[in-house]
Amino acid sequence: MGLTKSEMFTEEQNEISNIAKVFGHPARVAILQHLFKIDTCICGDLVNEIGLAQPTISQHLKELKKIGLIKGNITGTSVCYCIDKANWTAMKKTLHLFLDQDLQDNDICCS
Amino acid sequence: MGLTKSEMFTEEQNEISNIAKVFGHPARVAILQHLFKIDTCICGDLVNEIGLAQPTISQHLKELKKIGLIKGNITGTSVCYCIDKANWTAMKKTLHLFLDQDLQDNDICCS
DNA sequence: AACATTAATCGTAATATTGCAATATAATAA
DNA sequence: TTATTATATTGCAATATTACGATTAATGTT
Repeated sequence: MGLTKSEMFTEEQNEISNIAKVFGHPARVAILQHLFKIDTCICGDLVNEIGLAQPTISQHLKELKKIGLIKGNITGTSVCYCIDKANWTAMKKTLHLFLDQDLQDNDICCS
Repeated sequence: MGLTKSEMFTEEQNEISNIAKVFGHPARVAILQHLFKIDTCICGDLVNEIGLAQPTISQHLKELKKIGLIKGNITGTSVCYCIDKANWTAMKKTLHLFLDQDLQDNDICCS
């Protein structure tokens, strides 16, 4: 069916997968890396930077904005985007909790 | 179209998004958390643990195995799965590089 | 006002993902 | 050999995602 019943899973599991889903497209990774690199806000040059059409970039930006990782300010006819630092830090904390679980060494069958 | 041309992006961007895509489903997050929790290898009880049908779980395990995060050993009629520690560590390194980028404070428009 | 610029939204086609019933495969037990 | 048990694979339907042309909305410029 393709229907994921979110109530089947814990809030943490849904949160992690929702974050990961946003990182699950190279264009969005590229957008975020660019926002980090230029160290300041960015307007429409993402369309030139990444080789995708303007509506596509706009759609990816919407996804990133929806989950709160970026925010945008309107300045004239263009919109400046940047990383939402507080939310980025919070997101990192959630992911680290999952990624940095202890790796015990008591393999029984997978040695 | 839905076609992502991977050659449009850097190897790093594709690697990050491929890893993230695997975490982008709560069932796979749940499987990994369970593998961590029981601290040892696991066989078929995932189907009972998570509320999905056996073929569905098997499919998710295949995704996790494909990217190398888990490995499985056949023991009798059942298969034991566990985290591939080396690959998990390598994956973490890749993600940390991306997640832990410096957050400068020179916002111009997004203050 | 008329035009230009920039970004968002709509509509739609192509593709990918998810879930499961049915079936296949493999190992063991009787 | 014939069940039995456990997992994988196949096939398919439902849904989600991605990409982009066309259009719209908002602002700025002349």
